[in-house]
Amino acid sequence: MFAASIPTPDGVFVAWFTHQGLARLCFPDRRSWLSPLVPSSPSLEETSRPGKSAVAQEGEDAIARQIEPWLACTREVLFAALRGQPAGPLPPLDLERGTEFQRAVWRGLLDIPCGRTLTYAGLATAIGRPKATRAVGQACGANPIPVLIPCHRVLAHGQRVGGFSAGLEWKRRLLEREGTLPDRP
DNA sequence: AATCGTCGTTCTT
DNA sequence: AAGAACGACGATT
Repeated sequence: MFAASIPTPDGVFVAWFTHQGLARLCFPDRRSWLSPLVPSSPSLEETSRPGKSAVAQEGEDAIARQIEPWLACTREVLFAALRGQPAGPLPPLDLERGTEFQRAVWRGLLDIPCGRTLTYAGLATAIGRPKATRAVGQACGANPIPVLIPCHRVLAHGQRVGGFSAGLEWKRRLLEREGTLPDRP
């Protein structure tokens, strides 16, 4: 896994890449998410231990080179998303870690366009599991790439905002910038 | 405000 | 391996 810090007007995000693609995006100032190192520069840094063989080093350099365009792409879409603007094409995503059900939910999230919202029940129906609304909420909470996989666009029934793993402040902020924050709670 | 239905995941035996 | 517990929910009482 390679970590890259991405400074933004909202703080320094950290993106984690595997050979498959972007695997995880961390909000700023969540110390527990920044393990084990907190890159200070916007460059790529790898996370494995220092005592590695030359071939291993070479392999990691190769991965780092491969990742560079993905990182550039990630920066772009993240900046757009933070302005509440529709994001362009995403970098390749590595969702290997998810369950089949979770991946279905995350794919469903990717279909919610900027400026639109869906209800947990609506998303459950959209993925063909109309009774699994609560499980859908769980899967949203497990979203490894928030903001880009827009779990913030899922609201509870009846103008209620619902929850957000990274804190409701973030959810409200993102929704407000997209002009979809419910006004009368 | 309290309870119940529902269901995937995680935590316990 | 099996069962209980636990949610970013929703509907009912």
